[in-house]
Amino acid sequence: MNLPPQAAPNACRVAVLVDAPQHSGLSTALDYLADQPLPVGSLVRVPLGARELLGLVWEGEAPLPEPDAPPLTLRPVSAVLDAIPPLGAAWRALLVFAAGYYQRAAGELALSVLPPQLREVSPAQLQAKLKKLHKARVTVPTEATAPRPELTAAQQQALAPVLAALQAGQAPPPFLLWGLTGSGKTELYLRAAEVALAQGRQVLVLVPEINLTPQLEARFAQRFAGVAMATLHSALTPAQRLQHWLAAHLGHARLVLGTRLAIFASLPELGLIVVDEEHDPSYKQQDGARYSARDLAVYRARLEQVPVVLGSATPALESWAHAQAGRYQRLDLAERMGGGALPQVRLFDMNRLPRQPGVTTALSPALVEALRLRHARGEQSLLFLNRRGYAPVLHCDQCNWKSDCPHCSAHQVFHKADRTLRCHHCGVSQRVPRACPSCGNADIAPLGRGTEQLEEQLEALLPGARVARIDADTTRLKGALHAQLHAVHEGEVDVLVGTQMVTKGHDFRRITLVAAINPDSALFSSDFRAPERLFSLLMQAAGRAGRDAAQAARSEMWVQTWYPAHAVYQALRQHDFAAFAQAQLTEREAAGLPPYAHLALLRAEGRDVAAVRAFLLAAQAQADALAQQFGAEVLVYPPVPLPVARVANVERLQMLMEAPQRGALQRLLRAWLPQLQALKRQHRGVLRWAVDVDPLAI
DNA sequence: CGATTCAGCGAT
DNA sequence: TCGCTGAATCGC
Repeated sequence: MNLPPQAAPNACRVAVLVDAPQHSGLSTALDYLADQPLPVGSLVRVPLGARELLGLVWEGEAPLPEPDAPPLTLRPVSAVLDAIPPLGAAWRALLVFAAGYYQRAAGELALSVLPPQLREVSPAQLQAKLKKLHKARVTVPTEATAPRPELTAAQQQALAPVLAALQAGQAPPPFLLWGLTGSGKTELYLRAAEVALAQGRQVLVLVPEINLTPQLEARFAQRFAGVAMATLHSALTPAQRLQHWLAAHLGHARLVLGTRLAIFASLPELGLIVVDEEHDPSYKQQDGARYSARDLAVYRARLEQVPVVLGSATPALESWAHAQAGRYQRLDLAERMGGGALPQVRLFDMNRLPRQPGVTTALSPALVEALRLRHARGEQSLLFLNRRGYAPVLHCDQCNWKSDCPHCSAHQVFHKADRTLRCHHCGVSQRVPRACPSCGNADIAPLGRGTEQLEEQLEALLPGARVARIDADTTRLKGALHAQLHAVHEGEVDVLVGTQMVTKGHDFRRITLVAAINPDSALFSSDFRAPERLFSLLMQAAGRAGRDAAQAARSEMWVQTWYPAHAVYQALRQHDFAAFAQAQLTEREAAGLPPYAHLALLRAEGRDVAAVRAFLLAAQAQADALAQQFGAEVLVYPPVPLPVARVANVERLQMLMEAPQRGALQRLLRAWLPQLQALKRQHRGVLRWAVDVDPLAI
């Protein structure tokens, strides 16, 4: 070891991961001096340049003798956060895998999944937090545990293999719990959790959205009175997030509930992982390290030899294919609790409406009539339109001006409530012009419709009905969503209008009619996953109706469409996910798409399209050369602009890589990324680039 | 990433 | 000649 002469005689060298992106050239651990050996996984504070930052002690490389090199003067570790135990081997293994698989520096990933506040605390502050945590620990609520409902025969059958796996204490294949909305999946999660908790293990439950944590939290809290729970999601305050993370890490919290970032929670006694709504796209992180929390859950479960349950009414086709191949074990919950039927799906053919030039309504007369009928009967209806605002664009029919965003290749959306034009991509907002900015025509008109307009039309068409709207605009304020959902539950709303926000998980008891107003646009998306997503969205929306068994029989789901014969709608009409999945998988196999091929994207951004394209073309040449060199079957497609090519005056292009084998793609990426870093330096116009492994949309 | 350094042109 | 601004470079 080359130690500076003034070093203490027993000083030793420790490798430390710090937060530095891979293109910084500091992608591996840095070496520091410590007074004594520090256990791997310890959190430390280290100096780097003029800063002091949080670091994670890592497996050090063998010390190099470097006989002739000038003696490397290592800087000492500034502080050791030894009040908390080091991060465990399983957690570190998960991190190593994720960093390698998603092509990020381990330090960057580690620091991005640890609670942000850890970066700022001194050992003394951490000590204080721990004291507070220990105090809070004795005040776990201890109301009586809610009685467990009897399991149906189907539930018992589905649960048995999970319980067997928990008892056996070894790694079973992942379970894919395929259960309709309202079929009692949550009860199975509760039963499995009960067993794991009784075994003295920790349980991790992932949900796709923050909005869904409170209700699930309430369900678990009711059942497991006296069991310490912690939630982990990005809406927590920094202090809360650190407290909850610490509670999990110290083993105080036995039940951890959270969104995708919770997959990286430190859980020293993990015994079970549940991923609810496993098909949900929110499980894929969309910036920074683009990991899939669902896929990492499967990896982590295998690593730690614990069962993992993936639950969904419409599983991701990847998961479905795994189950068919026998790699996952499928558990079916085919019937709704209490014998409730799924709503009858009615496809309303918009072509049958008489064409009235100039007059457009999103609402067919038949639908309005159906809404009127529900209202008269005192039942609730839900209208689903996946587009917020009043109209997606303003238009001048004299000069053909459109409300284009000056900074993005997208239209500015007309919001009538506050008379603004807003770009949903870059966020710019301006007042609605009184006349056409291009030709002065005073008669500029909204084109198409969003939820605001739908709400307005419903109020006009259904006098006396109480119409409410739930979308990102009406729920901006904290607690607003909860208050609005409460109003629906209390029967203060007759017709609810909403974006996909309302289709997820909320248990509306009195809704007997769900209508999708204009879902067709998803059919023509260039994204190969669009049909899968649409099916799942509509199935989920359908699941909002008839959750009360007494009303289930007369519950309906309406789909207004110009393409009633489309396979997605036909499968939906039959409630036949299995047939739909099979058809989609057949198409995917023929087209060489996931799960039959593995994809990665290289995205690049810059002010100038040509510069970005030149970079990607040079990158393509590099990749092709590497593929040749490895003899790897990796196909690199030419760069193309993203569907929204320009956002906030930045041009965005991407390039697709496709390989029949995961390993081939991984090897190529590993060899390629360092070359790309060098390449970027030669291409000045490129602001940023990033690799997305297993992208959701291409 | 963020702190520091250095090149380049504009004002005094 | 001083001085501000943006690109390049380093950091164990």
